[in-house]
Amino acid sequence: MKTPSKTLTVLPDDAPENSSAEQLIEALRTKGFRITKIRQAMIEALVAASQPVSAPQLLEQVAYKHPSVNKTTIYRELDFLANNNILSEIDILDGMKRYELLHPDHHHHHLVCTSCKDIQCVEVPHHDLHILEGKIQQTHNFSVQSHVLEFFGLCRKCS
Amino acid sequence: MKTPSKTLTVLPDDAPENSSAEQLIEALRTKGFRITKIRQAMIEALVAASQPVSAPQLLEQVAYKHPSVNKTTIYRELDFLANNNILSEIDILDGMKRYELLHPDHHHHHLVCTSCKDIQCVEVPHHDLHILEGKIQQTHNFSVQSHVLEFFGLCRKCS
DNA sequence: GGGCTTGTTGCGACTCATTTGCAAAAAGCC
DNA sequence: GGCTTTTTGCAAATGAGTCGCAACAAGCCC
Repeated sequence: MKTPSKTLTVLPDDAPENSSAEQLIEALRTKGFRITKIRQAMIEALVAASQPVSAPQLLEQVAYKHPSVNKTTIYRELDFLANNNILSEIDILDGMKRYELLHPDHHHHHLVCTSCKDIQCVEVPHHDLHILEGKIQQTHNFSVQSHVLEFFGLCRKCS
Repeated sequence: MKTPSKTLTVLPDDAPENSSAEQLIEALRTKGFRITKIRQAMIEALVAASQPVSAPQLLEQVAYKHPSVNKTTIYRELDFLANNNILSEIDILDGMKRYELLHPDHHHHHLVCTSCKDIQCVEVPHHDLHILEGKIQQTHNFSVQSHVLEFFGLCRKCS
């Protein structure tokens, strides 16, 4: 087992969540939003997810406890949570969006296995990307708001 | 007008194509594939495109000269061209894939305007990404095959 | 606890990109 | 020109995501 370098560290699967379901729910309640069973179940499912999940996956997950959930609700709720900076959207080029909790203090990228579709997270030194964004700003008259950086390849099991 | 830096250069819209439609077609013919009117029209449309195009856009473009083209043909052809390393797929997070000619000797990234959806190309020093991929390979037992790096923000006109 | 207000939800129908099976059309080769 | 095999068109289906509207239910006040 290699020791992760300083500039590139693994995010362990069992890392303590810095925003548990309860905390997120409490924050929403404080902002005056209603805490419904579906909303709660969705947040719990997202907190429990070990990797980014798609809307259909989330529907299935929530339907397990609330069989009558409708997909429209899932989409609306995802929208709601994204607008409240609770989750972020990622795209692994397979035709649908995936969502994961947003950790305000750490932005990361993904390693997508093209064979088994498994998604790992990686932290990439943000410094370099910032410098790059600065250059783009200057040379292209383009004000960068965000970026997407994903790596595709084969994971340990598939290679 | 700013002078592009050495490490980050604009790809001018009128850059000479290093693989013209004729060359691509000839290469396919040599490989034993048939050169049909649709195939030819699609390659020409792709060569002429100033930015990545979606399947529906391509359909519209090709239909201009061949009114009876079917969308199925467009999709099948895109698949065919991608399998023959003639084009690459990019995703702008707006619900459909886009395609652009693949230039084997220069890999670039994109600046996507979140307002007008305009797409510019940028060349990013590949050196840094290579180093990064090497580290990932080591620390994550993940063999990187490709990556996606897109910047989202506001273009000159929209900011 | 009962009732009220309004944020949420379910439902059904719809849009739109992309896919599939199959039979007809047309490239390239003899 | 005729034959073989690749391409194509068509029609229908799949699947993600969206919309309008009426019913429902959180949270609040009494």
